[in-house]
Amino acid sequence: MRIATFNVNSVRARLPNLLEWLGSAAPDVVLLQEIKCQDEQFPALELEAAGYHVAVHGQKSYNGVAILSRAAIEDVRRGLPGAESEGDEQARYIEATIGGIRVASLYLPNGNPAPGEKFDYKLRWMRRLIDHARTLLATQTPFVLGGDYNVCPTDADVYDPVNWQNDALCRPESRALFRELCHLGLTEAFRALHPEPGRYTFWDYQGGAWQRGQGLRIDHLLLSPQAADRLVACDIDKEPRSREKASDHTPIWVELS
DNA sequence: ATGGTAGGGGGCCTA
Repeated sequence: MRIATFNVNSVRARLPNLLEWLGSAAPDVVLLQEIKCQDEQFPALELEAAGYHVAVHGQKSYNGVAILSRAAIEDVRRGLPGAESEGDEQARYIEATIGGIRVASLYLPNGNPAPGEKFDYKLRWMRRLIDHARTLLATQTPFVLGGDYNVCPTDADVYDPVNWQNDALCRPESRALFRELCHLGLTEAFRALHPEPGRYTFWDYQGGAWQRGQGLRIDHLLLSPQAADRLVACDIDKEPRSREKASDHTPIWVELS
């Protein structure tokens, strides 16, 4: 089973590109972020016509996550635990079961500027994610937490680490919580299979970042032990970023046996 | 020091 994650930066603006990529890459499951629309605006008919079931957790204007799957989607959860008590109304998390695997599409807060309220929200959100991952691990079932983490785990994941060291994506606090999440027993699939630095999933629209190769690796797939046992391959698909009307992110995928 | 780009929505905010 091939599971991909793709921050599309508006699913409606990206629909032609997304449909073309689905046709060529043919993933079994796609975790979408930044769909930037409400549930009723999600292009479900077009994606169902392409052969996918859909589960959506949308929001007006900002954020929004979704799951596409060739097989049936069951037991959908929308939002991280603690959303109510935190007063968190941002649509950044959706989780469901597909073929016996629990999959989540997450859009972690950017957190800039740091320090500040937005950075505090990012760190709180990461702690909630860690708590939830602990709960999922206790089930001892295979699961995949994929999405836009808005964290460059190490300097090898940044084109210019010195200039980015105080950015919320690279700050020590962000990296420490990302490590804490991994150290619960999760496998960061790309880095587990690819030691080389300079492999990115995001290139800013500004300043010709794509053409200059100035990227960041911020989209990740974290596997539970039972999923990691089935890890066959993982890679970044750079092709969609080269297109006209591209998202500023490109997909990354894992193949599980 | 500034503005560079893209998207949504509505006359700025987020990234």
